[in-house]
Amino acid sequence: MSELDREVRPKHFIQQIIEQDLQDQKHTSIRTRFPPEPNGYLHIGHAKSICLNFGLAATYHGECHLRFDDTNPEKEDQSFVSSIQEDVQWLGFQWDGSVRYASNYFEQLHQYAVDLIEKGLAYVCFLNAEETRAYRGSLTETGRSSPYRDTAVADNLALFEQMRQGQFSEGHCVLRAKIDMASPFMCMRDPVLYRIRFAEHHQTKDTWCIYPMYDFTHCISDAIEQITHSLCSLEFQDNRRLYDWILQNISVPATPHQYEFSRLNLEYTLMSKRKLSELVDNQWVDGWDDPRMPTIAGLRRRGYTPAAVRDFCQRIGVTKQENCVQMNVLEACIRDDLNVNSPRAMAVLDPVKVVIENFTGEPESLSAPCHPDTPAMGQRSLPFAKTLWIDRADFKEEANKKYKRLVLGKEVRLRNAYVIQATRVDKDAEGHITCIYAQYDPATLGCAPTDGRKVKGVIHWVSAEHAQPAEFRVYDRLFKVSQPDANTLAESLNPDSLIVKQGYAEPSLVNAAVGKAYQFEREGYFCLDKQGNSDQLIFNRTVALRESWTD
RNA sequence: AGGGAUAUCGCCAAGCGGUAAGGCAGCGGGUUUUGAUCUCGCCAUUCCCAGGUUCGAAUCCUGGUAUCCCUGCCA
Repeated sequence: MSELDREVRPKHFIQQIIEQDLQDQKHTSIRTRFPPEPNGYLHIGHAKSICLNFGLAATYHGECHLRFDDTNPEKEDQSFVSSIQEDVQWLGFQWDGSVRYASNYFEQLHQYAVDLIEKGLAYVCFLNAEETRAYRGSLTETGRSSPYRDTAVADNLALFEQMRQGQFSEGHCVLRAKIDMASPFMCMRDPVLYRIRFAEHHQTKDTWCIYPMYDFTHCISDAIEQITHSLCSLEFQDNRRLYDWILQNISVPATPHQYEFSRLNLEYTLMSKRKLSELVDNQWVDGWDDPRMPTIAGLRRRGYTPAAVRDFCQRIGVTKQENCVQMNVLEACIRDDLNVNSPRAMAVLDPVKVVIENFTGEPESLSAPCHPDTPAMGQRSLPFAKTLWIDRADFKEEANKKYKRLVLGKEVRLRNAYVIQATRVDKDAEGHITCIYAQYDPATLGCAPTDGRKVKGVIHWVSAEHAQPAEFRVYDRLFKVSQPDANTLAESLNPDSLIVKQGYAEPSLVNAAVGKAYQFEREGYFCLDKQGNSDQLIFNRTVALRESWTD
């Protein structure tokens, strides 16, 4: 882990609980787990949970398991179990022991269900889904007992075995816990423990036709793995009563405890797998790893580093408060990382030609530092010649004195090169500038003009004959509104979330590796996209530089 | 009288009875061959509201208010 991970923050409530437990000798060491369901790609909200669980294990010298909560075969897939493992490792974490699956415990889970039946605490219920809902009552009315609630233990045992043997059709019956139909916690009104699904499971194939529900599976899996602190999000607060009830009524080797924290919300994006897949399915984005997506894969392709994502998770904290974090926090994290770690280069995204009329003879090879503050990062060579590209926004025929770039008749510094003065321009029929003519001062390489002239502006450039044509993908927020409404996603999409520009990159960039970050000076941080090739470089803008001027 | 949670700066977030940390954003000054970085300074007499206890309350008590979650054979 890098420097960024070491920043000290006050201890959050879960760390306080753990330290108390350790001090009270409730545990001699801790064990956490990250329990994704393999039904989608991981996003930055998961990163918060991953950093929390693995981070806790690391700071208290405990362990953290990776366990797939794979109890719903119809929605899950092996491809997701693979991508999830990649993403966790990319973030810089390694689970203890082998990858676990709740499905590893199906046999034990089944036995615990039998135990519950034998204790008279579970029964096979033949009410259908609608009837079950009606019998459950409402938030303000108690529920009614299922007519199957008092079936004899021996009958329930036989019926449950028939369920397992595939003798009932899907939906014909379920196994339910016998708890309390009048409980103010809806999840305690005889919750379903097992349902029938003739679906092939990505791990257990066709071994089972009954699958355990989350509430039954999760607590028992935690107990089997001897998890000490089982962390989940706020919406499971009520479910904690069921978590505890199940563990109290069976004989398991440990009693884990569940603690809830608030999930991450980020402005101008979404954090729900369902809504994210809607974006993908409707092709509103390029796929799960579209650089505009808040998925780990999207952030990675965008140019975010694991250290920056970890830093972000550190900065946002862990509490039980509902929250919506501003994008600028995430951006500050990646800028902090890339500012010190990325080499500098020059690229012109919106090119206009400049001809240095008094530059004669062969092109020169200039040398420029890869990082202004870190000489150890070395130098790169920069060809300088008579014809250059600069950015259109860096030239004006006239401007007020706040404008610190090239103005007709005035001087500007070409970054890492000479001072030039604009003398005249060519325009096309519509009046657009097609070429800027300039004079350069050969005595200004690496030093200020000797006569004391002050040149306040500095602009970037590339040599036209040496530069590499390149495509630049400039990204912005995915949605126009800070908290998009799930029902009107299409209307709130930002039409300018991707702007493609064709320009030129300095020649050293032909050797850029996919994903490696560069700072294109005065433009922002960019990395090469996987879609390009040596003929067509494609760069994704990770984030712009902070810009703090007003014209 | 359903239940479970949460309310501290624009956004995160410390604070745990001794007189409001920090980060991001913002605003001013300095340095600068990136309008970046770096650097210096400013940025809650007040903690959802109202009472109460106390020498002393964001922290304790009482009563309100607001917001989120819970009636899948999803997780």
